[in-house]
Amino acid sequence: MELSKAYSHSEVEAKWYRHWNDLGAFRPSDSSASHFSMVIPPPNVTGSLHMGHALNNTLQDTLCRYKRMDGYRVLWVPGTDHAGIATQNVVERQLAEKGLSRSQLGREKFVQRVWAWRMEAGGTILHQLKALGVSCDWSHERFTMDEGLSMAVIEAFVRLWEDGLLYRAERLINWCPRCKTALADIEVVHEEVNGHLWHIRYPLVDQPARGLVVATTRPETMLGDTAVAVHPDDPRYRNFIGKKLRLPIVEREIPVIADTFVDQSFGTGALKITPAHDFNDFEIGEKHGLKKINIFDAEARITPEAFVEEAGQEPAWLHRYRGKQRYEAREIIVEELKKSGLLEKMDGYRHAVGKCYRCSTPIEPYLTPQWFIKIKPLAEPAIEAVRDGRIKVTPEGWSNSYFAWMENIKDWCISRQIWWGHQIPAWYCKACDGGKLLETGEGDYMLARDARPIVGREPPNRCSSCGGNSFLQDPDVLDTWFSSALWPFSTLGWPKQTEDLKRFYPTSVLVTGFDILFFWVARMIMMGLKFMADVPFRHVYIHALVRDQEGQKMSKSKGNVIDPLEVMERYGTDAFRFTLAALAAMGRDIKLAEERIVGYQNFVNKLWNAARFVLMNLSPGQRSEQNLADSLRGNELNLPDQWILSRLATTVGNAREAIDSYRFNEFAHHLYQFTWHEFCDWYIEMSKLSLNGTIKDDPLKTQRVLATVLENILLLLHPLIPFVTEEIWQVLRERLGPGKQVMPGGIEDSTIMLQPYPRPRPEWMQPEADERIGFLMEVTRAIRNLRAEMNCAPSKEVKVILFGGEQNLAFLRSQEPYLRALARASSVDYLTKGERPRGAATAVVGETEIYLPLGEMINLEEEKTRLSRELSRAEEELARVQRKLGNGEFVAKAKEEVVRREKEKAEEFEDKIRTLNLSLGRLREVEQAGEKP
RNA sequence: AGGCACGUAGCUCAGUGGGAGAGCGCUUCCUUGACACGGAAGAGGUCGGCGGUUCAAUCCCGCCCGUGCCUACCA
Repeated sequence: MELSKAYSHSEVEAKWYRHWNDLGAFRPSDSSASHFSMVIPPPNVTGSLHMGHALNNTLQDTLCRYKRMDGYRVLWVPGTDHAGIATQNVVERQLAEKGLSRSQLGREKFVQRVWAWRMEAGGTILHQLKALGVSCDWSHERFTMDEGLSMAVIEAFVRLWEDGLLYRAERLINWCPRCKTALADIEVVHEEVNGHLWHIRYPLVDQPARGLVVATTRPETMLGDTAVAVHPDDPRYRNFIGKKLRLPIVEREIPVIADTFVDQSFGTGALKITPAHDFNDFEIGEKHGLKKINIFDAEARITPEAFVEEAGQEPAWLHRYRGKQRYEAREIIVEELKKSGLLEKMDGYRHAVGKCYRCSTPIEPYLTPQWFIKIKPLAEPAIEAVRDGRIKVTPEGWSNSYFAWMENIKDWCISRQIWWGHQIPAWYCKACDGGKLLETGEGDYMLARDARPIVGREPPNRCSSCGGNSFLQDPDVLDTWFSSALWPFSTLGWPKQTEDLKRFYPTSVLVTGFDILFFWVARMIMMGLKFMADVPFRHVYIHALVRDQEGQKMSKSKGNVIDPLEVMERYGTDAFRFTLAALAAMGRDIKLAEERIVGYQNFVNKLWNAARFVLMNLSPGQRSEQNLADSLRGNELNLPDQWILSRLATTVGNAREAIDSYRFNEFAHHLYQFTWHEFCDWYIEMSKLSLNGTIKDDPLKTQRVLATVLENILLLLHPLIPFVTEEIWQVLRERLGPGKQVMPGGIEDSTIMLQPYPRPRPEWMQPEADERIGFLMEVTRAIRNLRAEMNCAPSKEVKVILFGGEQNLAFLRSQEPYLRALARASSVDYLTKGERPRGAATAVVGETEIYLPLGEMINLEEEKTRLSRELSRAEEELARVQRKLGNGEFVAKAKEEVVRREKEKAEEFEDKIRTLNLSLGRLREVEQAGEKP
């Protein structure tokens, strides 16, 4: 098989993904080796692949592939969650297009409809993940609404109930009037908006001419006001405490109460209290025994019930408000207050408004019976698990956010008034509680707060109080995050004690973004400890968010979204994955610009071409490692061979260290650097001399070194760029012949995926070779530099004259063919003493002086300028070093090694200055003599 | 309001208590038998500002300015 001149990803990726899948390479091996397991953060079943998923899964896949190659028994569980509200919204929108609503369909038919949608369209994102190359075990794919996982949800719910950690209560909760459901506190996103602060006068009942002025951002809620609070120490209002006010419009008499919660300096210092529609007011109301008047229905429209109940009949003013949306009602109220002269003023005011995280509708605090988890008893052990290191969070800084949140955690509202999800396993006796049923909309109902739930794994047979046998299931479903919290063990079979569960729980690591630290990570830890009595994962690696190149969060509305699928199509999945990993520095967001991807596409191509070079120079039948071992024994390796193997050994160590500590960017960087700037730039160039017979060397040995290093590069890079490495490896393997079969008849030898990951080879480390080649490279660069400065065409060969110490010169002489080839020198002279050439371009490397007698090509003025610049640089450096060395305290207190280095530096710079001065002197002589150099 | 990050080359970002780095971009030169998705060389930085600790600070500490994020009940 021949490789084409440029790498073409489009022909390669699908082929190898299928190959891996067909081989069963994604499944855990049968070995008894150590286990490594991960669960995927389940993407939303309605979702499609975005940059966040791409990053998240690239990192996970890199880890999995690395661990698998490194001999672990790897399980990576894929799947999706049912995304209750989001999915229900999607299907409701589809129904709406046909003019249908879910209440028209009824609960059962609607849920069937959602299942149909899920079967048809719900798996998109998993297919997209395959394009990314993820090596999940698809035979383990799970969905939070699967039978097994649903059983886990019921089991968890019932156990929490039995342990007294669940309760049902009427509380003020966050209500989305569009989704018509309760939300948990963290499902509310706070957004700054430009609003107003209205100042409204509430007259005293006794003296209507006097009154209190309250300040509010939500005048419409005044319909539900049951008090006005002032600070007990506020001298302005002390006399009002205990007096009655007449609430405008409603005419309700409400008391002025004293509470230290009130901030005297804010607004007017008088706070209207609406216990049924504001969280603070609710608490104050509880404290002072105030009535809670609910003025809204489930869609946040003004509803008459409370007013009718209060007045015994519908009050006259109500018709103007009845059925009006909150913001319409606000306008009417403001208008009405203006007319009656009670609106004192209206200021512009910027404040935060809570919105639904699914649909951005402003949240309404709403008084309804809901299910809550008593969270403190669960949070405490979960805090402890992170504090005592049973769970390690990387980067560590996130553990502070975790502690802060967990320590102030509030009970978790887990009931949702939607239909798509796990219906709560609680029933109510129709005989006892049938009268407590409240219709809340077509097909929707709610049970009053004092209804008595019977919780169980199965519907009850008989009511324990009345003996009745007719029951009604609680209509609510559970928060999707409730089932997600069980994911690390429900996917492994819990509550059944399966083999998977025994083997793979706790999972090794969880890789996720910080945005779901509270939604998910914290809750998994709590549930894992509760039900499995062990942490759900040993490590949490938290990665950044992907933003656009301006650092903005990508969003459809901003139009700055980069579609990962398009990127993969255009630049190749490998280039894309490499880019994400290379940018994934810890604790920093990723600003993704397409140029970066192009850069790494070039890297993939560079690797491809390096492979082409190795392959086109490879005689068949070499099994690289084995024969290389022979070469090493035979001491046949020349200096560049030793050097590249030494660098390889170092790189293996660096790469492993980086990935073992989740430093993906360093992992990528080390491999990039070694592949391109050591292997390609230097070793391949040097190897050409052996291959083409310029130097006397065994070309077969050089081929083996080339093949060995290439194979190692492929293995090292495979976790990051799986496709191109497989493509090359397959050709290489075909050329080299079969390697050692790990298992006779096993699949290991038919994919790079299952090759052992390179291990550090201390015996390949050659510090001396590193140093020597380093010196050779420096001299080479110096000569190239001179040539470029002198505008000496690369095609033109030049003579090189070296002055220096005997040892260095002897070494350079021994490597002369390389020097000549790399620096394009026609000849090299080695002199330890004597007259330096006049009018030659000069450079200094350590104690070695380099002269290029370029004759006519040298522009005296330019060369003088250049040398002067070099000289002044060297002088500045020397001055700085001498200042240090002249400082007695530095010499006395700094580490010995540091002082020694500074002294060496001083000598080097002195040498350099001396040489440069001599060169400049010679140039001036030439100039004065008017000689042609 | 509190908390946490961040501010380093034109851009995007690594990094470190003792000689400032990468990728891209830019300039000059080069189609040399792996690669022009390439090669060689180069220019470019008071490491946000001001103080402090230290023999030594881009790095540690404090304050300030700027940016971003998270959390929060100031109507």
